[in-house]
Amino acid sequence: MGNRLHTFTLRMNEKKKKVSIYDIAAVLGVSGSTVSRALQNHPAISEKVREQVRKTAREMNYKPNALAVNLKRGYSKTIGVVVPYINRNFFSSAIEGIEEVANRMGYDVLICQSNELYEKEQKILHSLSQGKVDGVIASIAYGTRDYSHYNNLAEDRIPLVLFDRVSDEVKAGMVRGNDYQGAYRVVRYLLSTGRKRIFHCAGFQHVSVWRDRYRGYWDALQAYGITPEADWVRIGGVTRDAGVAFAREILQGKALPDAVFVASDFVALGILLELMRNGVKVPEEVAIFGYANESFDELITPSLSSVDQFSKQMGQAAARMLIGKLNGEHPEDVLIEPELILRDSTRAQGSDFSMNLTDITHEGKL
Amino acid sequence: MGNRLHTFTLRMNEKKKKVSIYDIAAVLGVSGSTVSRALQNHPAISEKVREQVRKTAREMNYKPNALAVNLKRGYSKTIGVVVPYINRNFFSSAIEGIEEVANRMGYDVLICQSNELYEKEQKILHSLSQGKVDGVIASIAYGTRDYSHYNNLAEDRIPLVLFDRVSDEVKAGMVRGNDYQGAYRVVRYLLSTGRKRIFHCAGFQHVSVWRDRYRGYWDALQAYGITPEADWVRIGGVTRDAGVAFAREILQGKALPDAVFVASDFVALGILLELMRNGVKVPEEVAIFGYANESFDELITPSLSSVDQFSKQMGQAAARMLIGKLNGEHPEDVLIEPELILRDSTRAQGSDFSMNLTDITHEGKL
DNA sequence: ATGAAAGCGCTAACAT
DNA sequence: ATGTTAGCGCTTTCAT
Repeated sequence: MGNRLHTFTLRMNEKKKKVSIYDIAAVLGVSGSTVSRALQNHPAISEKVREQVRKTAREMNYKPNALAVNLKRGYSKTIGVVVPYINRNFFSSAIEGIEEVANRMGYDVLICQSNELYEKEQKILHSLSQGKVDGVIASIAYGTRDYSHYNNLAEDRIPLVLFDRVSDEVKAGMVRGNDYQGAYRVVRYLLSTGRKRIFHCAGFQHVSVWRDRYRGYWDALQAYGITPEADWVRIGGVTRDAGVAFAREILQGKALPDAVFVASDFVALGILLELMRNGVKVPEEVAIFGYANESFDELITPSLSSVDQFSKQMGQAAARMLIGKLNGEHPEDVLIEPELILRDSTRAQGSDFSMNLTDITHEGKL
Repeated sequence: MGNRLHTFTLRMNEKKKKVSIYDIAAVLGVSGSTVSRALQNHPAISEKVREQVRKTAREMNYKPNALAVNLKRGYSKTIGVVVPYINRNFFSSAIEGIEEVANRMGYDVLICQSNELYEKEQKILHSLSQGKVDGVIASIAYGTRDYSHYNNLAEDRIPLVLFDRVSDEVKAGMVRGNDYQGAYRVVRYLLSTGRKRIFHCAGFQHVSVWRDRYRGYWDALQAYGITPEADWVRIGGVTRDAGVAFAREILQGKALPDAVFVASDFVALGILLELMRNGVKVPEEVAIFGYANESFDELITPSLSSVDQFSKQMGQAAARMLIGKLNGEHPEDVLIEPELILRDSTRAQGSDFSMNLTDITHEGKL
């Protein structure tokens, strides 16, 4: 038997083919199914054979071919994750949460980034739906306005969970932050510090989260008797450069705002730096409130107030939901309440004015 | 024929199985191989049949099963990428470079993070080597001290390219930054601004890049006649918290350094903030130089001088190298020269002292 | 130009 | 307790 293994080794050195269960079977003089069973700890295999097989497999450096196993089984125990960018704190934390839950439940995670591009997102979903994953967790690229590639997943029996960037046009499980509430409370807080002329820099309005933040902003102002003028609101991209452009527009307006509520931290960063570069004092003249609690928020001067969305929890919830669906359950959608993180960019000035807001605390969280 | 498609559709609604080439073949009354060929634009298939097949495939929402295709073909046109963390600028940029080249060459990219953990890295490589990828690009976790999981890839005929965090114990293609030179030039620059008592906070010395940076630091000082004292050098983790701990040690030493060369930006961040929190002026009293040019470097106050490693290019080079190997070539290792980015944390004081260094420019890059 | 059949590596129902 | 066999969905050689 050792002899047969030796012969096999010699052959390998010439032909360089990968080791299969049949190679092990041949060495041991048993059938392929016996090897297959032994490797899976099938109860019907005798202790002795099981050990022999495992030992030989190890010696021959056998590795099961996942493609063959999955093809045969009809599932891959793999979850596909599609996000716009992996290097944004929000998304990488969400991925962390997804991996944590998925790995615990025996699933692998396949990470893909769309770069906010509709075409790349399409290609990714197409590729994933060729049997590579059992289900998909995604956050929609803002370049996407047609959602058929998402809805097509259903035809391939691939369950889908959307998080953060969701859409009503897609039939899927959803894990969302309460962006409406987050925005509403930001504006209410700014009002409570005496700022009334509050601008809003929004993201594109076909994207759920940016639409909700805009609505929250609007309703909060209305609730306090203020109707935003036309030039208080700007809509655009969610990059630092877009923020710089917003700031320039603001500087050219008739009067500076008391505060700017920005739908994205990256945009807020651009605005903050560009305003300051032009001599505007933050927060003395203009307060700035961002969204997403990116890691740079606390590092810049002044530090940037923002809204924490608990992205890791969102990821965990999304993974739990998807696995639930894979198990034939019908999990309910999840809505996660955000938390305001107060920093220097919205420090109150003189505080000669204060509304009666029950939920303001003094540890920097609201 | 439309009739047969109709019948098929009805059946689908009950049984919900995925569409295979044989379903198309049945509808059209041709053989499976004809469908397969038509879909691949095989020249021997008549124009008419080809069009019919493609049309029906589209109507039936046919998607090839990648598992079956890859199993049959013996390769997957997929590259596995293993990095410690995806949310570090250095790694996400490298991934960007890898994806760019890989996609252009028709490869998919499968992204995995080891979280710097040996065990997770092992599991990932094990999983990838089960036929999921044709080759692997990796940057070694610092929790890893045994490299057999990397060397095992060769037995499965999976080519490997390491970038940044490499090891001589692994037989693989390598794309490295010239960390020795980078460190050497950082120290030379600090010396040129009159700083002589230069400390070094290093990463663990079993990791190539941190060892090289230490050597460059040491040799540069020696070359200028300075021998670091024992307490000038500290070795530890590469997190912000580790930096805070380093700073506390430094504060408790007999005398402050003139400058600290830190092997990682995250550590440098911790040091900088903790020193300043304790009233030490940066750069007036202590200059700080980091490594990796993370995106927060320019956002903090004072902005952090650092070394740009051109990580995107590293990624591109790694991808090109791996694909070369997959094509049976034997690409040479790549060494990329880094660039010093001078910012406020090393601003020269009074400049009463200046060495004759030819490579210092004044645009902030060295 | 098209079809029949073998086989990629594995699992599992069905023998024995 | 173990072996035989039939696929999973696809590609490809060899016939025709």
